[in-house]
Amino acid sequence: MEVRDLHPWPATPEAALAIQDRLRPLLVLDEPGPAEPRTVAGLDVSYAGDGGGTGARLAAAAVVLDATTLDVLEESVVTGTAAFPYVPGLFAFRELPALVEALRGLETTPDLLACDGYGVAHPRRFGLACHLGVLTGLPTIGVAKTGFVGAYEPPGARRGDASPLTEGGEVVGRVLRTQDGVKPVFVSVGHRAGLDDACRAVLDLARDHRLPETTRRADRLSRDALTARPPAA
DNA sequence: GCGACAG
DNA sequence: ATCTTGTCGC
Repeated sequence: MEVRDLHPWPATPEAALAIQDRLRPLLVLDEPGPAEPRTVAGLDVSYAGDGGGTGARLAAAAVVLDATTLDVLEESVVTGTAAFPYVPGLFAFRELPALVEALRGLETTPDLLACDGYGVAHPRRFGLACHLGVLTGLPTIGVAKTGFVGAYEPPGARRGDASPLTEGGEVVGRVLRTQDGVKPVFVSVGHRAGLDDACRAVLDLARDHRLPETTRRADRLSRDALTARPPAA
């Protein structure tokens, strides 16, 4: 699929912040849906060694699933290095170049992109899912495994139970229980998506497990790619 | 000032 | 994210 060229990559947190400020106005947050995506791509990155610095070896994967059957339709994986150190709030700058490369390797243009992390539930309302939405123009959502920003009440114990994730009086996402009795996941919209449809999609994708099948597939693919032959002269 | 802090 | 043993459950 096509992905817009990346802006010059920031070398400092200050430069990264400036880019988020510049791109945020391009976000489209008044669209509902996608109501019935036929294809959904899951994105994830795995690392080797070095935990949080720049230059760590990594593998980024994009896996397209049939949203109804959860069958894998297409896979794309690339290896590379971390483009930025891990800084909460600037997480996207670490993985975006590799993820974009993985997306460009897809023949398919998915109806929805499911990212590992947050969308607007972010200190400056511009998490990874938002950034990827602006770069691709596609509807994106963020699904995170742990909390980051916002307050919430624990959702009910059954699959489908949810409670709002709020910050400063506004709802920035939803804490969603995807299976009975498991820890909930944190869903937030990224670009051109509505929270209700986002949660519907996550619930459909998390039919058999706590995490969406998209995330699980991308995680496995990226991890396997890293385990395989490291270099490739 | 002191924690907390997506992956 | 990744480093790690054993252990409980389907």
